[in-house]
Amino acid sequence: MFRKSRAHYEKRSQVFKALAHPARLFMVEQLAAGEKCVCELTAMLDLDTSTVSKHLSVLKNAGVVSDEKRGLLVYYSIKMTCVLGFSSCVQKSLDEEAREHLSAATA
Amino acid sequence: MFRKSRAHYEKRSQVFKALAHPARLFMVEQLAAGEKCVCELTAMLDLDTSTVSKHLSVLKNAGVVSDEKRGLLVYYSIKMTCVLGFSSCVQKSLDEEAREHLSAATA
DNA sequence: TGGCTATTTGGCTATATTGCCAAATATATT
DNA sequence: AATATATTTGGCAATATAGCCAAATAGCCA
Repeated sequence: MFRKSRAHYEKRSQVFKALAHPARLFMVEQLAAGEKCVCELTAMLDLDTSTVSKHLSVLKNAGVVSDEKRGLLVYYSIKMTCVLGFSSCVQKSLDEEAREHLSAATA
Repeated sequence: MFRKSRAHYEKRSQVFKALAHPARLFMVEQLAAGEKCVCELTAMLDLDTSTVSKHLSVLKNAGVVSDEKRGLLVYYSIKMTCVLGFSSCVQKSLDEEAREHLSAATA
């Protein structure tokens, strides 16, 4: 049942793996507002440029973002636009859970 | 900018990390059809029971599923229902990308 | 209680990921 | 061509993850 379609799940899980890091999630949300170069993202992230570059290539390989070189700069932008909804959905669920814990504690 | 809200991103990325494994993604999709016990999921997955149990606890800690013990069995079910939409969105994007590659090759 | 079944936990090894530094590459400018 | 800047790549050490087995735990039934 799982064996047969494993490759399918493998590929889809790639996308989640790409989002499964705080810095990458942050970058995706920043890119939601529009394309940014590596240097801009690096400035926001307090990480080495090489680290940021590698994170971006993970997102790119998963198909989440795309890149375009213009002059010296490489601009990244969201390609898989539907992932933008994920984070808010997750946030909503986490908030809900937090509220439940709170009311359970107060009760 | 990122430093301040790092904890937030950390928590949200937990959820994606939970989905970032083929077996766990598979389980989530199976649970979409209704609750299942560990033994049912194990039967589908060709993995050791202990491995399946650990995968489920990852999903549970991330808030994606919840569990309920009834007699000897522990039934897991989807808690963060909105994640069910993720997979289809991702699939659609991947299909689109595949189509593009195909037409690019044919052109 | 003792035995049976389902699940979880501990512990181990193999593998993957993260982040830095240094070096390579690419493009623009002088 | 030489220099400067932006980005990527290679390589390393530290840490995290995945899988199995064995052992512990929990609930049922005789």
